[in-house]
Amino acid sequence: MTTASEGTAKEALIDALRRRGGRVTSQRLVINEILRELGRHATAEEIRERVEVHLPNVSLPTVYSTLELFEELGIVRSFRGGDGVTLYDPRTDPHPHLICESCGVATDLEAPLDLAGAIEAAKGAGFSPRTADLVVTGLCHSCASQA
Amino acid sequence: MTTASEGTAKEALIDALRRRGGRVTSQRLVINEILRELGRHATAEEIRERVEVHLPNVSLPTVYSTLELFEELGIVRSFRGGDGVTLYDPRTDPHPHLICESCGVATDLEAPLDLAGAIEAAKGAGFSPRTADLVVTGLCHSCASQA
DNA sequence: GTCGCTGCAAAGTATTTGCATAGCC
DNA sequence: GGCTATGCAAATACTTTGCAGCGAC
Repeated sequence: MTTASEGTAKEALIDALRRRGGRVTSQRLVINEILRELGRHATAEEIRERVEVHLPNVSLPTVYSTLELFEELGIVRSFRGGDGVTLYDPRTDPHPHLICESCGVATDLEAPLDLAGAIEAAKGAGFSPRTADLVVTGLCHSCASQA
Repeated sequence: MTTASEGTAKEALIDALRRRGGRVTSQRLVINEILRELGRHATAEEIRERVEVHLPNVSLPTVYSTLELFEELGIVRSFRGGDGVTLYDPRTDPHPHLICESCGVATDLEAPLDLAGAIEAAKGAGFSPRTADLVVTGLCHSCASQA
């Protein structure tokens, strides 16, 4: 299945790479495709496993460097999960995350969020903010039930 | 120098340990003292170095397990700094952090912060929140100047 | 005297780096 | 053909774990 949005995302990546003087490689195209297909955050290892299906022998260092590049291009955001593992998110709009202390699972929280005040305060403190993330830590529904 | 607040913090720790059935050891007392003295977040290694002055041969695993215990007791909060290193903070009230992407330094941001909405939204989503943290990522003043 | 805490050593794991090769431009 | 990106392997660094001895209670 190839949706219109996937096609658009692909063109956008190619344009961004060209503008940067970077190369359009199959690894980058597939990793981007996987991220759009997933539509949620994932670990580097998880992404590599899914890439494997479409394109064998993609190394983890390549996945890391590609995701770092995507983050610079602004098409991916990264944050640290509960167990300290880095998660990569195709959603680039700021949204709060819930992190379970027991099972480590991170989920999105759909809630209106006003980070403008904190960003302004940061600027006032001489800091140059790029992004702001809100993380709520606690127990997810299933872990809380088991306790 | 031994202030009244340090004395209070010491008594509070001893009480909390007793209630828990835990033991009052010199390592625990000194680590608590160092944290109150510092008054700001620090890494496990940094804490160990400072503890060394008062009490030699304290191992890093002991520092980690003590800080984990303190977190359970609610007298310390931990969070991940920019480079993925865990920071331990004697301030237990929620307050935003600024993390520099270039030098990795984490600083407190003194700003009024309304996390109640997000916490309520998390509850509404079936999540049991314990704490919420806001992290603003970007460049600190000195790193932004150098760029 | 008992049982938890500590110190030491070693393991575990996510991520980064170096270098030779392959492949995009 | 030049130069970037990739793959492989190894290194790095933080944190956790196992186990024997010490010390609080």
